Amino acid sequence: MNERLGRFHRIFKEQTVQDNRFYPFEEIEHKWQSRWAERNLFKTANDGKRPKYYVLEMFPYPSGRLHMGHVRNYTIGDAMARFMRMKGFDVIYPMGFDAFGLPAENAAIKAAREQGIALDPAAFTQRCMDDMVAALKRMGYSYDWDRFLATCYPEYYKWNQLVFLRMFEKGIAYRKKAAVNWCPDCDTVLANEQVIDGKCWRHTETTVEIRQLTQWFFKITDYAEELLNELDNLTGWPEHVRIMQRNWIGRSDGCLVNFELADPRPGEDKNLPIFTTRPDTLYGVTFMVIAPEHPRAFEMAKGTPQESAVREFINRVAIQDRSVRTADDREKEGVWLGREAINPLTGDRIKLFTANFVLMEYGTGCIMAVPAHDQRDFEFAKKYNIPIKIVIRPESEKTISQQQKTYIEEWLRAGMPDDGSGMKGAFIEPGILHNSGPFTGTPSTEGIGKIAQYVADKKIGNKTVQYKLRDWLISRQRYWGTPIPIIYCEKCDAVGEREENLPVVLPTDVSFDAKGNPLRTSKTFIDTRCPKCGAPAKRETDTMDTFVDSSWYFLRYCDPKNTELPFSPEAEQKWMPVDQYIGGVEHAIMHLLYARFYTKVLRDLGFVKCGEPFKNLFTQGMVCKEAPFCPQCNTAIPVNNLTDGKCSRHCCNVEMRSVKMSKSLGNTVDPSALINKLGADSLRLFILFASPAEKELEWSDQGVEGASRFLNRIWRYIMANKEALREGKRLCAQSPFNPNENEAAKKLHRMTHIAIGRVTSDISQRFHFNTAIAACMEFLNGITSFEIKEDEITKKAAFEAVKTLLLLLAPMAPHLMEELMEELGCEDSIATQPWPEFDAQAAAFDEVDIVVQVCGKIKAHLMIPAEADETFVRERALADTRVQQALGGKPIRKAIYVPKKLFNIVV
RNA sequence: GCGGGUGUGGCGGAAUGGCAGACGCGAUGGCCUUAGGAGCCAUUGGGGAAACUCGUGGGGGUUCAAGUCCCCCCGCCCGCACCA
Repeated sequence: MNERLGRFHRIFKEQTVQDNRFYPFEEIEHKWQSRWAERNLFKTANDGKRPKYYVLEMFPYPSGRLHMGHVRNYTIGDAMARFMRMKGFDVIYPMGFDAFGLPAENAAIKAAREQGIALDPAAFTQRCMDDMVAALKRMGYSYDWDRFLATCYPEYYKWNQLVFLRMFEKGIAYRKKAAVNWCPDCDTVLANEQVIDGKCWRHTETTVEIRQLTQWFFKITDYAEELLNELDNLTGWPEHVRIMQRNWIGRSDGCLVNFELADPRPGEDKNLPIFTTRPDTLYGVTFMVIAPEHPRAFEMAKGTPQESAVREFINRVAIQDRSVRTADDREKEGVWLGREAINPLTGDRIKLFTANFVLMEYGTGCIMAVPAHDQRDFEFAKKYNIPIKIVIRPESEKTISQQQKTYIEEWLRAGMPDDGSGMKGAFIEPGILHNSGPFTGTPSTEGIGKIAQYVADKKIGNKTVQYKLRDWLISRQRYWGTPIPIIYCEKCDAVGEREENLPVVLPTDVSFDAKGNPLRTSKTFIDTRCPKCGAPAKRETDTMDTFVDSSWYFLRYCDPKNTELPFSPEAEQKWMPVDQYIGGVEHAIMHLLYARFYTKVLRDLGFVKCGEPFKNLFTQGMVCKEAPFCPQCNTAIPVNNLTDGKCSRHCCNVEMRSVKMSKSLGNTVDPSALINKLGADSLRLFILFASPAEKELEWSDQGVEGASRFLNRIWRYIMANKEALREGKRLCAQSPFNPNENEAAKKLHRMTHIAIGRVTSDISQRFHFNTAIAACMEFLNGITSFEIKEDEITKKAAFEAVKTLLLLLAPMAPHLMEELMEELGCEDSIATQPWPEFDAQAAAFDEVDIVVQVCGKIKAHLMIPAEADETFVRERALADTRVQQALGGKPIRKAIYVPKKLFNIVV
């Protein structure tokens, strides 16, 4: 009985679902995706008559599955591309894959080690790409698939190699010895992102070492100044991204000063150059510090009683992982080298230390230390009993900040003794120079320039600029990347491969079973001949960082099939720069900085004209969903780390918090399941509606259903009124629609233009699809409450409104809008139709609602003709009984009239 | 520590200095139904019977008028972090 009832319900439900709830999205979406493909509708138009517009999304790594973050990114881009096409631009909107990288190689290693089978990263990657392309197509994105590229194809990475060779010739690509992360178990270098808490990602017990290795670098520091300066012109970029880049480049103006080693040994270099931004404190230098990994640190200590202490210290500290060494609670420690130096301005002898807080990579790897006026130096001096020497005194108590005061209160009370006694911290603020030879009495802010000049005049230093930015290490001891086209010859050293021999193709005869770089196991790859002298030689087995691949793919899209050049100058000049780049803020520094750098290099090599690749940048927010959050771990935790609903580690209660969707937390939602359930249009619409595009998006299953309901309401309305609407279309074709013939039609016409105005400005000025969709929802409510009668005028009005609604929603929910447009009897694809023109007059109200306030409190609403003047409004307002009551006969002191909005009476 | 962002109903979020809470979700009541996880209608910030009143993280200020502008403080999020 129950079973029969259940079956009955099911059958019935299916029917009603079809009739009532869901429009046939599957059928419709499939139909239009096929049509777009058949007609190659989104092939980049290039008649040259219309302005170009380049929409680009950050291309994905082919993981094989599309996740919600992709969907959000690409839905924003697609809506923009479709909108701009309708606005009359020649839109170029390409897609491809950032296809080199570790996961494919790791899959091959895993297959080889665990199952003993061979897995080809190329085939593996290709399968993943095929799956993702299918998923992208199911979302209905309007890419020009003819421009598809994948960075792992030799026809793409060939150009990485060509550009590398040209950079090599100009010295922009070079080799140097550098400190890198090294895993002794893997027998290879690791990328920074592969080091987790100082351990290897593959061997969680293995501490990563720092090793000195010879690696390939790109000389991005040569471009530091330009990369910094041009940021000011990138007004189409979010301010916070520009700030991040500025900080990353980290320009600081200062001066190089040469200190000299006291009692130099025969043949020993006595120069000890330092960099400082505070030449005004030079008279206060009481010691110096050299970085432990500085090659001279141990050299100088040799033969002194300190030698063994220094050796012990360097061995311990120089090997430490950077994350350990620079942890925020890291105490400063160091050791005297047993040597002294001379302060060039005072002639004082000062001790020379090595210490963990001085970095080899910045400045000269050696510093002057002024404990009185630098907090770090102060801490170190206190710990090791080094003298403090005051050379700046505060101008007056008033000029000292509250924070600074807490450190130096006692010192001030003691009358500012020169040895800094009483100081709890350094005095780092501006003041008056003290004990500074001829500069005593000068304001320290002026002293900076004056002493720098003095030092320069005495030829012991000069003004310079330092950057935090370091050269880009591009070597990777990995298989799945672009081979670096270099050949090592015993006689000729590192020689570039001949350009006509490019690409240097990745060999397939490699073993993923062995340790180290699989490329080294190839029997065909390594041995070759020197391009210069013809002697037997060996190929470089390092591959390029995959950020190289993604530093110019937007240029290749302009001319993706070119076999002679990476891209033709004509194509580059036609399409570049990218007008709208869209992606996640996680790429704010690395990718965006590298791409800017690479573009400038290509310009200097004569490949491109443009110097900045991305005119406008939009960073979309993350997609978030609730996950258990442990207050003690202070982080979200995966569901399977819960025991009886409590955090397994702390046994404490968890709260639910919205955090970024991630596979590891298990709070993801699979887009393809949603496409199956509600269709791509519903998913697209929800993701655009749920929040402004730049902000975080809180996932809501009910929200998607809401979006789906809205689309269904449009569909049902049009299906129910199809004949009348088609009739309206015919009538409009016969004679123009004049909304003024009928009050209701005029109202609907006004709503139509209000919607056009709102949607257009929301999309084009602010990327606020959420409010654009809200406007469409309101518009639909207006349409459904409009009564279509048997007369011509209401049918025309309804048709105009409905057609406009479809056009406005076409960028966001394209499949259904296409279908419904066809149902109305329109033959052209909606994607090629012009965006509706906004008519401000039609959108204007004849009568407006004026709020009447007495002392800022609302007392009445008045419907007033829009063109009414203040006198008229005042008269009507004062005639209102509630207003009179509120005034209570008191004299009017003032009245403010905001046309068409408000009238405020002050008594 | 430094830099940036952010804080508005039960929830996501709207508001060129001018009616706070558009639009949606959820909830409540009703209609339609053999049925409802469909659809339609209505209500939905708090307090109050009502007139009214209180409400945009907290405290001051400017203004006829402040979520919005200025000053101080607090919470959360994201970068960077011994950069000499």
